[in-house]
Amino acid sequence: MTSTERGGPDRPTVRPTRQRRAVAAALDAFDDFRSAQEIHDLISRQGDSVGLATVYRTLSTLADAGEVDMLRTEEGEAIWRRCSGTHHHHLVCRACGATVEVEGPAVEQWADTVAAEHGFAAISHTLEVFGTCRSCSTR
Amino acid sequence: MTSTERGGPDRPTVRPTRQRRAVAAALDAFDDFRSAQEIHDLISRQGDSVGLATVYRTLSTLADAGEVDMLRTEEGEAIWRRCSGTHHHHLVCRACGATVEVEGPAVEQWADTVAAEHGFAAISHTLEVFGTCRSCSTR
DNA sequence: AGCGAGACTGAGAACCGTTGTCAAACCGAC
DNA sequence: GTCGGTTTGACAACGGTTCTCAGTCTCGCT
Repeated sequence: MTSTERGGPDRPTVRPTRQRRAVAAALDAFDDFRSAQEIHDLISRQGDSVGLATVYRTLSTLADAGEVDMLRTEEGEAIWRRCSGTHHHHLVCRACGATVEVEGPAVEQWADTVAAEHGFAAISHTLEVFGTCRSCSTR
Repeated sequence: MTSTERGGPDRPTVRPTRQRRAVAAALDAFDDFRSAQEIHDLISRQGDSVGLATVYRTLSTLADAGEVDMLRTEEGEAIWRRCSGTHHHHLVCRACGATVEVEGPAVEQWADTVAAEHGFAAISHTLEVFGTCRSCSTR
């Protein structure tokens, strides 16, 4: 334990800096998935100035804390968005990026069952559904 | 239509070269997911010599043709393996990479239903399950 | 067998998202 | 105000992937 303590027993201090506030504000400004660079641009357009490395650092921290979801596009790029704390999956529009959080208890159970059948333990899973949302497909 | 035709109406010719055979042979030599670079190394170790760019090109082509599966690690790296032609998902061991193809008709249906409920069309989905396989967790 | 058109390849450069570096700025406690 | 640790930003470095392009190879046609 080498850090100044404040709440729990070994949690390094996390300071509420201008930069972290700017990233948090940016995350509140959209509800689809955005890349780190897009978020960085958004912050700039809002008049703030935050280094790209800091945006990455902050997003990673928030993701570790479970406050944002990170997933990967088909191309391998990381995209992020604020999320609810509970376990869920996403329905993402390919065209406009609109995102709906969905739950799939049946899927969770299926994953556990299938894994157990094959002797796998410590299960985690990724599940994302992509499609074209109503307004994009009628356009 | 600018290409020489042979089978269907606009399919560009695909030639069975030494390099493509080497990649195909390498794919037959393992049944877990490997990165393009690992596959490239494997080919070298087998005595063949194929450029890395060619490995990437061939894997992409095979993936488009549905003959190999490509998925992304948590870090965004593409990994590949030969697959059966039918739609399926994977149960992958985090430790040793051992992979089991699994089917989840209930999941497919769940995805379709959820998507329809939210007005999404042209659905596709990704679902992978990660865990620790029996031999790795007892070790 | 020989030829021509076009597909294919490899070496290396380019690309691009992401992470590491490190000195300077900052925050909070005293 | 002062001090120590945290945070930051400019920039370099990194790693996987794609692009480039001149040289090579295949194949269909004679």
